[in-house]
Amino acid sequence: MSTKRKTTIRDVAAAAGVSVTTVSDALSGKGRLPEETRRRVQSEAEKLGYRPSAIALGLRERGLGLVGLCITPAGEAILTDVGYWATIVTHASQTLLSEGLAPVLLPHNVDLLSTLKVPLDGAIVVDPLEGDPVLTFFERNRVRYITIGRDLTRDNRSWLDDDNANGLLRLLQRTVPARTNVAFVTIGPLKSYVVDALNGANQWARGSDSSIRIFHAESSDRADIGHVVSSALGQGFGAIVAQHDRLALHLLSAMTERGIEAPKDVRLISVTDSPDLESASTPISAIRQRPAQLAELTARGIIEMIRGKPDIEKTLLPLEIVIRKSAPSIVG
Amino acid sequence: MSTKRKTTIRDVAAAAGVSVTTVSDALSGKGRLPEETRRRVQSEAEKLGYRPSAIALGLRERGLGLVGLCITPAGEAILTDVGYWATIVTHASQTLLSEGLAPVLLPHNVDLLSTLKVPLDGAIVVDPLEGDPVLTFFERNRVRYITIGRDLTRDNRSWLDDDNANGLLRLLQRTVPARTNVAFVTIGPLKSYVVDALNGANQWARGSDSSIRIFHAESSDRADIGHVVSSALGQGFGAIVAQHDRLALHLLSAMTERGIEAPKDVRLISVTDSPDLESASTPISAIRQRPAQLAELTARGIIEMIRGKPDIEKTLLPLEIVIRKSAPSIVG
DNA sequence: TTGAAAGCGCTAACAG
DNA sequence: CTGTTAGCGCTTTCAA
Repeated sequence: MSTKRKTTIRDVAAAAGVSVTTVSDALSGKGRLPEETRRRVQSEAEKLGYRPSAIALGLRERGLGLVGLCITPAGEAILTDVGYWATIVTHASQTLLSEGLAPVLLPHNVDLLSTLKVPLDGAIVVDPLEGDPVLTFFERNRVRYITIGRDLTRDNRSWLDDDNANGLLRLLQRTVPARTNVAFVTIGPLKSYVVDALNGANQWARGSDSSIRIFHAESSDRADIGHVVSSALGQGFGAIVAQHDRLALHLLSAMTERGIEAPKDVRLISVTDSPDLESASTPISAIRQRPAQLAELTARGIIEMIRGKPDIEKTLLPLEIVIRKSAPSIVG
Repeated sequence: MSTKRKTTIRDVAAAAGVSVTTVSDALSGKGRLPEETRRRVQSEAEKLGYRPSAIALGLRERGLGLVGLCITPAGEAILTDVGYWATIVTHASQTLLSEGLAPVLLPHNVDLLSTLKVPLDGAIVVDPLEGDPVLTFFERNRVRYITIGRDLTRDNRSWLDDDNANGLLRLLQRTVPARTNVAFVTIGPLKSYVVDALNGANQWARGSDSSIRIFHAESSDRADIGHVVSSALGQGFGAIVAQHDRLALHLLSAMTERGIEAPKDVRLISVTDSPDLESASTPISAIRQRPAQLAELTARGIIEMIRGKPDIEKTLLPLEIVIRKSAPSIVG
C-alpha cells in the first residue's frame, strides 16, 4: 500500500547482505530460513521503512481487489439527495471492505470512466439505463459486474432488485378500491424498477377492473409537475402513483397549491419510500425498499464472481408496504 | 482497465506479425509508423479485444491514480446519517474523477485498512481523531494525505476546515446577550472542529463577561441526553450549544419532554447545520458549514500534492451563520 | 540454506 | 521503420 518511490526489496536485500528471494521469504514467512537471518532481514526492512509495492503484487496476482461502484451520472448530487443510493454505497462498501476488497466510486458515465486507468476486479452498477453504455464498457473491458436493477434491453446475466412489482401490486390492493382509474407519473430516463412497478400496477388493474394511465413529467420543475397534476386530476383519476419519493413530494405540494387533498380527493402513493414521506404534511404511502440488504447481497455476489464462481442468479427481494395517510387501508 | 486474464500485448504482436514495441507504438500513437502497419495492428488488437493492463501501466508509471477517502469508522452508518459526510464524498469524488483520479472509499480504521492492498497515490481523511492511527498508518506507508479537520496531537502538515471558531463567535454575538452562562454539550471522541468551536465560544465569553461550561454526553441515548439537559438547566444556563445537529435535535426533544422551551427558557444553538434543523419543531440556529467547497478544495489539494507540489497550506473556510427561532437575533 | 532467473504486461532506450 | 532489451517490484520455481 505504499505510494512514494524508493526502498524496494532489492534495497533491503543489499542492506541485509542477502538475496531478494531471502528477503521475500523472510518477510512473508514462507521458506524456512534460520530465525537469525529472518530477524536480520526484518529489522533491516523495518529500518529502511520498506513496504512491498501493492502494484507489483497486483501485477503478479492479476488483481488488486478493486470493485467499482457506479451509482449515477457524474455531475449530479448523488449521495446527498437520494438516501437509497447512500445506503447502497455504505453497505456495499462495508461488505467489500470486510472481505479485503476496496470499493472505488465510479461515475455512471462512460466518458469519464474511460479516462481512468483503474484495474477493476469487478463492478456494481446501480440502476442501469436502457442499453446502458457503462455496461457495454465493462463488457468490452472484461470487467465482471452485477447490477442493482437491470438494463431492459440487455440479456442481463446477473442482477438483483427489490420486488417492486409485487410490492406495488399489494400496496394497490390494500389502498385503492376496485374500478379506480390510476395515474402513474414517471420522470427521467426509464429504469427497470419503474417498469416493474408498472407491471405490478397493471396486474392490479386487471384484477380489479381498473386502468392505469402513464403521465411523464419532463422535469421536477414546478411548472411541469403542475401540468401533470392538472391534466391527471382533470380526468377523474382516483389515485396517483409517483415513480419515486421526491416526485411524490412534488406532486403533493402541487396538489396542495391547487387545494386538492389526499386522500380525500385523490389517493397518493409513492413507489419508493424515504423518511421524508413519513414527515410530509400528509404522510405518503409507499413500498419500503431494502437497499442495505440489496447492497450486501450484491457485494457478496460480486465477491463470489471475482473468486471464480459463475454468474449469480437473478434475485428479487420481497418488500414491505408502508401504509400512511395519503392512501389509507381500505381493508377491514 | 481490464481485469480478466488474457490477450496481452504479445498476443497482438504475434497476431499482427510485428514486435511488441510496434504494437505499443501503434496503439498509443507514439512512434511514427506507416499508417498501414498501424491500422493492421489496431484491427488485430480490436479483433482480439486487447486492453492494456492497467496494473502493468501502473507498475511502470508508479501509480494508478487512486485516492483514498477515509470518512469514519467502519461499521457505522456513514453516508446515510450525516449529510455533511455524504456531501464531502460526493464532491471530492467528482473533483477527483474530473481529473482522472479515482476515489477509493476506505474505512477510518487501521485494522481493516491494513487488510487491503490498494496502491494509494494519496488520501483524504475526514475528521481525524486525536493521535489518529490512520494518519500514522499513512505516514508509515508513505501515502500523502490531507485532512479535513486536524489531528490535534499531531504536527499536521496539510489540512482544511470550516472556520467554526469564528463562526460560533459571531453566532453567539448575534444571538446571546452578554453575561449569559453557556452550556456547551459535546459527545463522542474529541474532534478538532469541536475544539475550534469551543475556542470561539471562549473568545465570545471573554468579550461579553460570560462563561462557558462543558458537558459531555456519554451517548445519544435518551437517558444520557436527559441527564445532561437536567444538570445543565438546573444550573441556570441561559444558552446551550450542541456540538452537532443531531445532538441539538436530541437536546431539543429532551427539553420539550421537560416542558422547557427555546428560546424562551434557554437559547439553543448547534455548531453544525443541517436541513433537519430548519424543519425541527423549533428551528435551531447554527453555523452553516460548506462541505462541498471544502471537499473540492481538499481534492484539488491532494491532486497537487500527488502531482509533486509540496504540502499545501492550512486553510480555514469562512462560514455563514444561520439564525433561527431557537436563538433569535438580539441585535436591532 | 540461499540465490539466480523467469515472468507478470508494459513502455522507452537503443540498435539494427 | 522495426525489433531487442532492460527495467518497473515482486514471488516462485529450480539449482546450487
